[in-house]
Amino acid sequence: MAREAGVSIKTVSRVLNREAGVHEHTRAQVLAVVERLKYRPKLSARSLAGARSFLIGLLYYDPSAAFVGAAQKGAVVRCREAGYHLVVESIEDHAPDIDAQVDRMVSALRPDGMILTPPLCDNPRVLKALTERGTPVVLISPGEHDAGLMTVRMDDVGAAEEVTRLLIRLGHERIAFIRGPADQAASALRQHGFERAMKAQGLPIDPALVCPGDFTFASGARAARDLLALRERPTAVFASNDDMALGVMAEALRLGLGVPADLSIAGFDDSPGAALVYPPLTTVRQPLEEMARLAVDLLITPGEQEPESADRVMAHRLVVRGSTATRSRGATRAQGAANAMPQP
Amino acid sequence: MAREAGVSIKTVSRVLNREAGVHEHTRAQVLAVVERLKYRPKLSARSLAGARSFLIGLLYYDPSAAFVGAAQKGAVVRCREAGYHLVVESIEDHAPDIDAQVDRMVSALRPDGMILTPPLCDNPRVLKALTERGTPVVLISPGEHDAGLMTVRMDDVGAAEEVTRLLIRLGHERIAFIRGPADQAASALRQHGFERAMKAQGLPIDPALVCPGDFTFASGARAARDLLALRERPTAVFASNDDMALGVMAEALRLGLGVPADLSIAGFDDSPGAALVYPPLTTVRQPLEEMARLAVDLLITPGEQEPESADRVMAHRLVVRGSTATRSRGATRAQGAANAMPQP
DNA sequence: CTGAAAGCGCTTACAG
DNA sequence: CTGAAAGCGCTTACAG
Repeated sequence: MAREAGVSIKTVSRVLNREAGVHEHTRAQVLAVVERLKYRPKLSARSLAGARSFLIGLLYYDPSAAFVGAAQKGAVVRCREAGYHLVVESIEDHAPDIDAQVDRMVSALRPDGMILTPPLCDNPRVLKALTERGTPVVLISPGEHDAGLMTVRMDDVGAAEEVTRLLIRLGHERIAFIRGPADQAASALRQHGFERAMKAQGLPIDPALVCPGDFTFASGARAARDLLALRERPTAVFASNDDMALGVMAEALRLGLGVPADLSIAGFDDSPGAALVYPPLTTVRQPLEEMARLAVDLLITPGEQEPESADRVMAHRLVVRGSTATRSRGATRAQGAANAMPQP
Repeated sequence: MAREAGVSIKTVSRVLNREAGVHEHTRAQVLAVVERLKYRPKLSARSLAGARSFLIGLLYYDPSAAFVGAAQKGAVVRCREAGYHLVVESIEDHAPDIDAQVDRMVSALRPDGMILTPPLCDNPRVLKALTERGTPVVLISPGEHDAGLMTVRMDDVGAAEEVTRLLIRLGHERIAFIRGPADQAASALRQHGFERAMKAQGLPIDPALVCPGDFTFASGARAARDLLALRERPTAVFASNDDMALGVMAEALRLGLGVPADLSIAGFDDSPGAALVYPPLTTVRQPLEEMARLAVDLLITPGEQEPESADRVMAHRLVVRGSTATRSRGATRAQGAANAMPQP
């Protein structure tokens, strides 16, 4: 106890919790002793006695690893600053007892709030389990921002439009689009942005150039295989996430096509790999770190004066790199290139 | 309280903690009520009263993101299974007050153990701060396994030898090696493995072919720029991690060289990006998930009968992919290729 | 501005 | 095999 060393009793608590109404002299004295004794209040005791646990949970479903990594980075830093700790939990999106799993976790841990990443933020059972226990929740990039839940997201539609407009500006007209999985909210939003930009520029949307995908490298490669086998090939591909874009690139290079000479490729996310391939990938930088940072803020906001709901939209950024270029003359008709030798 | 519903009092505690000496009948009854009331003991109360916090900390320094991601995956899963929770904390390896930061974190959280990843596991100040507080620690792939600390690692030397032998077997003789940063233990180990394999096969180690690097993409690209400008170029490059290998690949492709036709490239780690590039990267799969899983096990082992020290070596695997191939005839002398057109 | 009491919800010895 | 008591180390009202 810092009490003996100091002079006061649980004024220490007041000082450490930065409560108002402590004499400056006393405060300084207490702080000095705390420093000398390296006294740190125990989280479990504070948590048990008080209303807060100083724990924030980050709930994710693994596959979207790069996405989670970036979000975690932002959340961890903000938690540190605020004297909180970040607890990470992974959970299978399709587990039959997913609500029980969530409930078990939350009721034992009693975090002051939970941050949900896609696709969990669109899972009604997870949401229900959480709200039933009264746990504050922030959804990152959810599909629908309903139920008065707090959400933080970016403008997927607008960003997809920007990517598409970039390709059009580079002279591309036959632009393929690779979709994300149907159960992920971002998929529809990004496709919408693509279509809107195409229509706005008066370009037709060829159904043969809109391929299914599931945000994996393999699905991108598969889509590329189909697209590049078409009689009239696209000159540009907009994959709605980076992993798929990398799949397209790998497949194109494997077939001996030049990127971006014969095919421009754009992705979405600015995942770690995007800058590590050759040519580096044109993509959209999701402000994931900032989003997670804000999510923590919304959860630990001292007063409860914060409206139980909020919908913050963070700024994204188009990152133009080497995988996109102006359409080369007659590229559309250069069917033979697929069989060309990769080396002279 | 499940007490009213059941019949007993804090026998509930015994049942929930799986202590021996409870009548089968009572146990079943308690369990039933627990299930019905969805009763979950509060972590903070258990932690305050008992000796365990059910919290495991994962301490990392960000840059090694892929490494951390894999380790975290394994740790999170094992924690769940065991009813523990994983708290993640990032910390700057070169912060002047790093020990104070660690101390602050640990003394508030009181985790039952901490898992340290490189390079933190080789930071004496971090180690000292932790052991002073009496926090059990497991080091993942540390440089020196001293001080009776528990360690989990792989055979870096052996794995690097395997990679080198693979390249030699493919007919390569002029093999370049790109080192990791000096303060990271794995750097020296991997270089040692490379040199040992070269010597074992009676191949000379040309100092001009051993380049500095710091485990980043940029340093790999830089090394490649130097290597490919040599009069007598290497026909294969062994970069001691994947990020650098990807840098080498990007630079080689940029110069119009064929990979693996003109240059074979191998990495180390099997990071997420390794399989997403074209050609996919030959590398070594670090058993990070299993290592982290075991680290958690060592930390939560119920009895204290576990020796305070342990040094477990996990099996790795050489992953041969498309970036390595047999040396093409006369590749060493094909200096002109760098200026060749990438496309016919 | 500061202190004494009660209590958060469990586990740890200790009795029966 | 099971219970009653004490206490873990803080915070929350409540007095002064």
